[in-house]
Formats: sequence, structure tokens, C-alpha cells
Amino acid sequence: MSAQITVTVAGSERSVAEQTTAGELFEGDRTVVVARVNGQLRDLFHVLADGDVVEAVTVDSEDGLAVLRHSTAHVLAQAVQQLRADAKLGIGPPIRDGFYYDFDVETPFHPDDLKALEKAMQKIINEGQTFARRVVTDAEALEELAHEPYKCELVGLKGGNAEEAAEGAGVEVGAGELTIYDNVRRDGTRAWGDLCRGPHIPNTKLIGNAFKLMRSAAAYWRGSEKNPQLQRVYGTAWPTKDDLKAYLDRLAEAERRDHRRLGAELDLFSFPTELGPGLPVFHPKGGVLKREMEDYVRARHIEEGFQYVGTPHISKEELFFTSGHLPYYSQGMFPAMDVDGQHYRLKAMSCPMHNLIYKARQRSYRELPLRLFEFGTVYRDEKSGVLQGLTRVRMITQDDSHSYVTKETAGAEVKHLLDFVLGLLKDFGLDDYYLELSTRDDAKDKFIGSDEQWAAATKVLEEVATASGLDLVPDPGGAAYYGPKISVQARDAIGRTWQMSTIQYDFNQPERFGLEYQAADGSREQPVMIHSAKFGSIERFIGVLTEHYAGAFPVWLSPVQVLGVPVAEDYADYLGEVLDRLKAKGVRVELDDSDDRFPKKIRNASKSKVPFTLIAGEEDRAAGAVSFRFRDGSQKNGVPIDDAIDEIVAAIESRAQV
RNA sequence: GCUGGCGUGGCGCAAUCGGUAGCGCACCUGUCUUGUAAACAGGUGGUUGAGAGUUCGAGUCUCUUCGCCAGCUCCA
Repeated sequence: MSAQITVTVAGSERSVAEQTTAGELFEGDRTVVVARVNGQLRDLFHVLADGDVVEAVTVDSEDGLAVLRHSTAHVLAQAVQQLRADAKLGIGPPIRDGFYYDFDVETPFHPDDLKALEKAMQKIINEGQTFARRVVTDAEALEELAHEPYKCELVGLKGGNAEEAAEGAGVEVGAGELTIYDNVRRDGTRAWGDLCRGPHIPNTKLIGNAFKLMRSAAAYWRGSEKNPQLQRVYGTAWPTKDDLKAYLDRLAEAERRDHRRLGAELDLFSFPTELGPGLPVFHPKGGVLKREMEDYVRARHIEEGFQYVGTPHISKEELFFTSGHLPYYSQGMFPAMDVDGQHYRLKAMSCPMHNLIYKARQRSYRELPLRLFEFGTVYRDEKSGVLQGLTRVRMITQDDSHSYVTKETAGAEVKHLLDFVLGLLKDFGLDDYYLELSTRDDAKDKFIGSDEQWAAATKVLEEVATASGLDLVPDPGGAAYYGPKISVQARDAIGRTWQMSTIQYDFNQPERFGLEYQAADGSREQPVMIHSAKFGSIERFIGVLTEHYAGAFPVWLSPVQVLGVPVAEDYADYLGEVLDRLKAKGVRVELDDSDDRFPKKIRNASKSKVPFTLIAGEEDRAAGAVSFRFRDGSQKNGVPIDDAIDEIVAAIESRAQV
């Protein structure tokens, strides 16, 4: 009779034999992949000690999923080294919805290679290999992994700063003892092994067939472009095949909503190659969208105390030295043009020009807050590889505004702006968001200003952000060179987040431009300027809204709000009269008087995602009515004309989605 | 910028081993037009992103270049 120990399992004490493993406590429950022992994640093979507090970690929990994916990454690495003897291992952590593994290989992976790798992985999984943990010393690890230069580098970095060494490197080497995980076949032979902190699922069988390799791409070793590029293979893994399918369906849905695709389908905008990358043109329908947004935002700014101004697209480059843009961010600005021996630059930001408006005459404290606003067209020389549809372009229409305030009232202005921004996003149907507070980090050469100034500015933003009650996520190092910022991250209809509005506290530019105002006591004081962008960029916002609504915009934004479809030619005139009455009320209408047959017209109306399709045939005309068809295919027949007009106008005015 | 993949009429796609560039939608013309996602017939349109090379012959192979997509890096 062996000695007994007492452990606490799921809150209740149990007496078990010595040498009992965590897995034995959950025998029979295949959803348990690892255990949390005294707060630490452990393999199921972990031998328990007296007094341990043990909890099951199931595969569908956040930790469980991460372990499953990390173990799948190991299987991938084993498969890669099977098929590519030359492959050297980088790191292979779990990530959101999946995992990746980096390899140094002679020849980069081709999409076809992924298929072959999946097959090899499935074979490994079916072999039912166990993951066995083995503690090694640094010296042993270095000897065993002599042929794995990247792993050796990680051994040297172990402890404390492993996570800094590379994102995800912490899963390879923890802060504590060094371990190697061996993949052991059923017959006890060792199939493969990898330096790894663990923990892992007990057996590859648990991965089943609910995994898939998604793509491969290069990634810099340890995240620095100074280092060599490794080939990264991305994959995904889920508890069940159904979960995998649901994930793939989600991706397919995102693809259907892709604004680049919808932009072409709905004739909103395009990117003519003749213009150059990142330079969109808006077609008439996209132009409606852009104008509606701009009109509304312009009106709202004026209501919030802003004054509308206008500034040029180019300037002598001296201005950007004054503002600090050129010394700090010259690589983001287009090269200078030589005009009459002077260097001119396309502007990347409107703030320096607004500062000149401020400086155009003496300012009094009575004028503050002085709020200037414009839709500034700015140009940024984004690297070609980062351009992406409307969300990352080289020409940006920025709803750029600057509030000049006294130091004392800066907090109140930030609050005013945050309330304004959130209200505006809500008006466009985005009402799920969190805040990010971007501050300076230790890389001080990227930022200008004293520690005291930064601390004071950050404090103002933090207080307002906290008081808003919204979730606040820190973003160290994400600040602009001239000051910290709050940004609003909005979630769209399928859960993706986008950086939208930003509010930045700037004490630097007022100083650099020598801005001042005369205070009540006659002294000269320096104002603080607060930059705020509500959409960030109109282009990006249009892209995000297109995806958020999948092209089915709320009525007030819809390029065409009402499309008339007569049941037959005879009713076109009758319907045309109804449309004329709507048009007189400012509604954007179209009549389909083409020679298509009725069902085809319905199909076209449906594909165009117009919010209201108005239909009239004999029954409607006889009753002085029209019939509605909505985007979901539902209908409302025989609606008296006056009622129909009222309903449509009301939907526009209330900015309703229908 | 880096790595990889991909570029065929406006859009979506096809073209075996290198052997006369096809199809659907859209568009144009005509006939048609009665209740909620595709009437019928005919027709216009491409030299395969661009340039060079290999070859008797290149959409298919090679190189250069432009662009798109994905990831990395970057994002005032």
C-alpha cells in the first residue's frame, strides 16, 4: 500500500496515491488537455505533490486552446523537418485563432508545400505521439541543439527578457528551468523534440483533423528588419472539426465584406494603376457616400464650436522643420520638389498650417478655446508593402482639427472632444469600442519634450479616458513624437477592431511655433494644442463602414436611397411621379426603366443593396399606392403614396438602418 | 522596403506536353415586358499587365519591370 497524498481538485479535497499524475485525476475526460496546478499550467503527466491545488483546463478554454495550438505548431515543425531536412527551427507560438512556426529553409514554402505538410502532420497526429517533458541544463541544451542556431540563441536569452527577444519567444524558453519536449511514438521511440517551455497536450491524437495550414510568408527573426528573414507558416487548430469550419466560414464572411471587392461591385471607388498605388478615385456612388459623411461631420464640428478653415497641400519644407515633422518622420513624407530654388513638400499633416492661422494675429485668452477644423488632404509616402485598399493609402482626407486651449482647460477640452468623437461614431452606427492610451516608451530619441511635459500630458489624457468608463488599453511607445494620444478602437459587425479617432495632447508644437496668447493679467502664455481626428481618414472610414455594413448602408448614407421598379412598362410613369415627389424632398432616387423583365429588375435591385425598392403595378396604381421591397426580401404592399414618402423621409432623417 | 504567391476583354473564370485565346455575367442591337433574385436571339470587345529573351511557334519557359494579394517591418 503506497503512501497517500491530499490534493484539492476543483475546490474539494481528495486523497490519492503518491505519484498520481494530474491527468489521472481527470481520467476519461478527453476535453481536459492540461491542468492548472497551484496556478501554473502543467502537463497532464505532471506528478502531483501533497497539498497541490489542481484544476482541469479544457480544450475550449482560452488556455486550453493556446496549448492545443502550440502543440499543433510542434507537429508542424516535426513535419517540416521530415520534408525539409535543412530546416532550422525558429519559434512557434500560439496566436489569436491559431499558431505559427518560423523556419530557416533553403527554399521558401510554396502553397502546394502546405498541402504536403498537412498530410505529413495528419500522419504524425494519427501516430498518437505523446509529448514528454525533459528538464535539461543550458549546457545540455546547447549540445543537443548544436544544429539549431536559433534555438541556441534563445537559450542564451533565457530568463526575464525572453519575451522581449521576440514576440512569442516566451513559449520556447520560460524564465525558470530549461526543458525539451520529446515526441514519443507508441513503441517508445523518440520521433522528434524541441526546446520548449510547454505545457503540451498529452497526445497528438487530440488534435484530430480540426487543423489547417493557412499560408506562409517571411518574417524577420526576432521581429527586426535588421535580422534575416525566416519562413513563417501560419496554421489554425480547433477543438472540433465543426469549430474549424465555423472559423473558416468567418473568414469567408470577412472576404465577402471586403471593401475592395464591394467597392468594385457597388461602383463606389477604384484604384487606377495609372495613378499609382494607394491613390483611390471615388466614383459617383462612392462620391455620394464621401460627401454625405463630410457634410455631416462638417456640420457637427461647427455645432461643437469649430471654425472651418482651409490650407494648401504643399508648403516650403522649412515649415516642417519648425513643426518637427521633418527631423522626426521624414521617411513618411514624399521627397521635396524644387520650385524656384526652394524645396517644397506635400503636407503629411495640417497642424503646422493651422498653427500659422493661430499666429496670424495676436490671440487673447478670451478667444480660447480656439478650434480650427478642415478636411485636409494629406500625403504620406507609405511603404508599398503596407498599402491596403482604402484602409492604408497615400492620399488621406483627414478630418483634422486643432483646439488651442490654456493648460488649465486642456482636460475639459479633451473630454469635450472625446464625447464629440464617440457621439459621431455612434451616429454612423459604430457603438462598440474601447480606448487605447498611447504613451512614450524608453526610446526617447523618437519623442521630443521633457519628462515632466510628457507626464503632465499623459496624466490629462489618462484621467479623461478613465472617467469615460470605457475599457482602456495601454500602448506604450505608440505616441506621436510630439505627445501622447487617446485612440478609439471600434469593433465592426464581425468583431474586427479598427483604429478610428485619435485625440493627441501636444505641448511641443506651440513651443516650436512660438504660439502665445495674452492672459487676463496681461502676461504672455503658451497655449496647448489638442489634435483630434474623428474618422482619422475619410478613406479608411468609408472602407470600414463598407465592411461593417457589408455594403448595405443606412438609408441616409446609401448612394441610391430609393429604386423604382415598375411591374411592367405601363406603370413606369405612375412610379416616376412618386419618385419625383421623393426627389423634391431631397431623396436620392432612380427609376429602372430599362427593358429588362420584372424579375430581372428585382434581382438587380437586390444586388445593388438599395435600401428601398418601390414597386408599382396595376393593384398599386388603382389604389394610389406603392409596394415596398426591403433588402432582406420582405415586402409591404399597397402602401398609400403619402405614407410611403413619410416613411422613407423619416428613415433618412433618423439615420435609420432598414 | 523585405519574402512568397498571382496578373488572360469592365467583372468572375477556362485554355492538356509550348501548337489558331474560349465561356458566363455586364455592354450594344432587335423581339419582348403584369407582382418580388436571371425572357429570347444576334453582336461588339482581349494578343494574355509592360518590355526583352529562348523557340519554327510563347498565355504557357527565362530575365527585367509595373501592379495586386498575404505576411513581416512600419504607421506622425
